[in-house]
Amino acid sequence: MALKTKIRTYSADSDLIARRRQEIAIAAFHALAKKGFDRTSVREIAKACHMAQGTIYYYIGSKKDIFDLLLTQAKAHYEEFFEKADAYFKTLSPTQALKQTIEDFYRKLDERQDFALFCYQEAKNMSPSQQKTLLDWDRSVVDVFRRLLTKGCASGEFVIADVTLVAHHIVVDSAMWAVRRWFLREYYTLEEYIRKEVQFILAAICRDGGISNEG
Amino acid sequence: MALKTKIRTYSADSDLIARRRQEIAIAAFHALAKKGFDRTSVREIAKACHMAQGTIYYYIGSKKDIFDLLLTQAKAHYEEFFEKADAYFKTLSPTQALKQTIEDFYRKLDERQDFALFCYQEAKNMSPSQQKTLLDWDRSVVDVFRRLLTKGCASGEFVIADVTLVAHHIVVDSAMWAVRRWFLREYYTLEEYIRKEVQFILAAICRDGGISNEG
Amino acid sequence: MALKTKIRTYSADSDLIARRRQEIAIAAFHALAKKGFDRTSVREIAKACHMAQGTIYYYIGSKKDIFDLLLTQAKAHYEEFFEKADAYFKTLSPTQALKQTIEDFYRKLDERQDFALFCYQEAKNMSPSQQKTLLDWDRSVVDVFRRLLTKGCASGEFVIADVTLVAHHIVVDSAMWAVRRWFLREYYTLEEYIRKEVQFILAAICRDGGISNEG
Amino acid sequence: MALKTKIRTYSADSDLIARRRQEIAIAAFHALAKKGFDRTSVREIAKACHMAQGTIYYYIGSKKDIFDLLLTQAKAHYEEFFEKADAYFKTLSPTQALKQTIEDFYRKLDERQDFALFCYQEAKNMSPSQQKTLLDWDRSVVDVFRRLLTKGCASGEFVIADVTLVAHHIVVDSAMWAVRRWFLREYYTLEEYIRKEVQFILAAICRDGGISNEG
DNA sequence: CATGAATGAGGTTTCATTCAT
DNA sequence: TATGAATGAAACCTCATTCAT
Repeated sequence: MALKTKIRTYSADSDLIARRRQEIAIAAFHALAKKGFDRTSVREIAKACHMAQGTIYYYIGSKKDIFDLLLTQAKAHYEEFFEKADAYFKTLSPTQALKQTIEDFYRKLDERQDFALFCYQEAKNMSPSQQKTLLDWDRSVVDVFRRLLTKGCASGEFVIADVTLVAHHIVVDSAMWAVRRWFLREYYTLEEYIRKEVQFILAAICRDGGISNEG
Repeated sequence: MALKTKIRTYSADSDLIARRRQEIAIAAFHALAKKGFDRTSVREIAKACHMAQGTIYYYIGSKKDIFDLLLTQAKAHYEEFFEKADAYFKTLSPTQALKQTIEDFYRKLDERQDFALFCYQEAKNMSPSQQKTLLDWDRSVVDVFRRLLTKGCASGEFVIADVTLVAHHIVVDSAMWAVRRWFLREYYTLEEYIRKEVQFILAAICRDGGISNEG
Repeated sequence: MALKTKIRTYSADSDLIARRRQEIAIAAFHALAKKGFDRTSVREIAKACHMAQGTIYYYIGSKKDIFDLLLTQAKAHYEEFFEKADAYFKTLSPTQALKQTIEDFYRKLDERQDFALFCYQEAKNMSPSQQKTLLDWDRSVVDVFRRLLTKGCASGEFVIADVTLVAHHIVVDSAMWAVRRWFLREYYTLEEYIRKEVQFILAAICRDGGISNEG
Repeated sequence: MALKTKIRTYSADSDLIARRRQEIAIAAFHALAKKGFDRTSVREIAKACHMAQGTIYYYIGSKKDIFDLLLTQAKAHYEEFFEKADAYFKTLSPTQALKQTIEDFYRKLDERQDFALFCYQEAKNMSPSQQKTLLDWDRSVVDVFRRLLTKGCASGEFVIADVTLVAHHIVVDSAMWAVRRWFLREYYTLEEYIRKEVQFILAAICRDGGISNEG
């Protein structure tokens, strides 16, 4: 799932480029998250990066390449999640693995909730290849949960009419935490939300309504 | 829930204005949905409205007032839903009312799924008062489901740990139909999706896992 | 030899467009001739046209479309020459026709000598299609002279080893008047230059060295 | 005819500087010829010189000083021509000397035809002192031919109404080989072109129409 | 001597808005 | 009312030049 797009550069020092691009990804997002991509000028982005307007073009070819920097960074952020999810799948019971995986994913997402929101809002403004990157990533996450649910059904722990749909629900509900924070944050902490979400999902898919896993 | 915002206008004939604004709302959205608000010029919007660029300014004070026109129109679209939901609440059993209300809401949303998506993407670009309009509307919808779920819990039909959260889930899952159509449309028709969604929700909240309501 | 390129416009009033473009062609060239295409900003061009920077983009799609306006105008300027050259060819003796055609062409070129020079300098900066327009026009002029020289050879008035080359010489020498004015203008008026040029060419191609045509 | 312009430099080792400047002149022109002076960035020029962007500024004070390097180099290229032309003048008959001098000059120009073209196109972008260098050089060449033609008239071999004008014609026609190569190269080799040019000039200026020199 | 990252002025172009008609 | 030409601010981007290393 590596980003293949080559971004134009004036430098040959790939170490510096990597470092600066990371800096840009962080600082630029800070600026972009506030007003959105189109309403944030390159001048503002550069200022947020403590660079002159021209300097940023040393490391990107055009404004929209910034999307690529952000996506690359995001991918790195979730790498750990995919590894741990795989470990849970192999070592835990489906129910326990599902609980752990949801917890991990929701916490990871919470750490970058602004970015999650940003992607929902800006996907339309991305290039086709950037959109594909996003969709591929999404599919990967859904697949993690689908595999887990399928295993649980096979073992008889879960009873699910449509595994794929439930997997999507789990992912969508994580986005809900970012998209609806205007409401949720008033009433729940992240950990509370996770607990309730796990409860809700298990209630829907466990043979016993998830009762045996409460508490 | 009438729009409080007074849009500047040069016209005195308020009937004509109302009519024209409705026309604009429809045609403008056609143009806006493709590329988003910021990337659609007033020239393009005017052309979609079959108007001269200057003419549109008789009906709006500035480009961002178009959001108001869209929101007004959207509210009108859902008026029927609120009326019928109220009727279901009064005449049907909680389970039946929930099924009917979900069906009605999802269908209504499907008719304006582009607009739902548009709101998710553009909310950040709206004025505070426009955002409030959007949130108020959202709260109203959540409340419809909350009232229903609460009643069902009282009657013993539902067993729900957190009524508000489930209400949000129902609303979010409707948005899922719009936001994830890139995936869902490949596998489901609207009616199939609604059926599975009802099934999923009932499985989570019904004492008997929704079994008595299947089919 | 019509320019086929369609230039983007925001207006539908083709009369106004034609009028404004002609104005732009005249005023823009005034600005462009001084410093060349690349060193004249659109801001300067617009000012020379008594327009705001943005206004000029109502009538052109990009800065380089200005080349097209200039070429169109130049073409119109030489139309009369082609007509008269044709008349000379049909009614006069080759020697007389050649004298008249050279006179007419050199005078026409003199009226637009800045533009001739401009084309020599800017051809490289033009688009391929613009360059083709220029070359096609050049070929047409060469052909006018080639046809005349060929006729003169057939009638025995001229003795020419390579008709095409002489035709090119005649055209190049007209450019010489524009390109070398820093020198020529010091010593010759246009009419003197034309007289001497005719003399020089006739000396090179007439059986009697052009003696019978002197004076 | 040494360059008067003092180019700012940070270096004291004037030998190295001279060497490097020559290298730059060659390599830089390679880059400049393609797109012209204004459309070739210092970055591109430096790359063509296998130098870092900053290094080139040890040898020039600003981008436009590159014109000086090119002019210096070009003058060196033609030095041999001036020497041989002088020898021809002193040892050969005017007609033979003219033939030889034209041949030598056209061949020299052919070797740097891209540069000749470049000068026509970029003269306007040069500084006044650079333009003067160019004009002085041009005048020197014209003078070479003027002296020769004058001698031939005195000896009775040539009959020329205006010696200066014919000298200019000879020079302009050499440029024609560079400027009109899009056409000429299709039909002539350099040597053919030279032969025909000599023939054409002699036909125009020799008492016998150049017949005695053909073959 | 040599490097190349950094700068910011200035280039072209777009676009929301106004206003004479 | 309706029009659409005109405006100029501000957007993205390039590039000659400098300077710390």
